[in-house]
Amino acid sequence: MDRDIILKALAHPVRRDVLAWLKEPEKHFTAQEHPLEMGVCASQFERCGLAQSSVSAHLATLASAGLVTTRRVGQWVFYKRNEDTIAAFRAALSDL
Amino acid sequence: MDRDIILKALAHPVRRDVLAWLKEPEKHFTAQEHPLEMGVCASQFERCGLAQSSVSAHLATLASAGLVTTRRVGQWVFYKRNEDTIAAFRAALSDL
DNA sequence: ATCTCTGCCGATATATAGATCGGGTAGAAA
DNA sequence: TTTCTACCCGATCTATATATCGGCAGAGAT
Repeated sequence: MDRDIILKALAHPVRRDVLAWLKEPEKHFTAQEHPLEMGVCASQFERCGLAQSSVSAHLATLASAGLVTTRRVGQWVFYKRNEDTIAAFRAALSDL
Repeated sequence: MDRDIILKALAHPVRRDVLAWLKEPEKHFTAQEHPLEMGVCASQFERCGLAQSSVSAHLATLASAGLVTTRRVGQWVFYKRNEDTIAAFRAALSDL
């Protein structure tokens, strides 16, 4: 849990949107071939309107900050919020 | 439902094994990343000991005879028994 | 004005399951 | 013996989601 890296990751509206959408996947994403319990497929986030390569970069930023977990299944990568890191980050914020 | 094509398809022990295994997938296949309800992933049938290309050909034979259904999900193809065709074939056998 | 940082994009690279191809072999039929 | 068929295999091709690359643009800082 690196607070600085997390803050950088949160310093972009698209990445904050991604985290928000992941709170209630069924509300924000269209049906995918895989059950939502596997996570949300990376391509779903292209709903933000950015190109695939840009979305991929944002997701990588979130993942390397530990804010989301990833699970690769074949050609897909499924994303979930990482509530543990998020909680730890919130706790660390109290040192501000 | 083409009886002749079905008979040809059944004229090989590996293909009959495949149909038998599909009766009880959970008994004959190792865990796969996808739920069994999606069907059994093609590569699972390599347990018969044949090369991937040979297995692929056998599965294609079964599929084109209508004995199994296929569902492609990304890079995978999932197989299930096609009980409808099998029942129709059994019925047609009474004309022998 | 220039430097740096961040983000954007299109293009290309990567990885992988399955399909197809080319060639070889064994058995049955002629 | 020759021919035909079904089968086998390794090698190559295809398709597709995601990752990475190279270049460009705007915002701040100096």
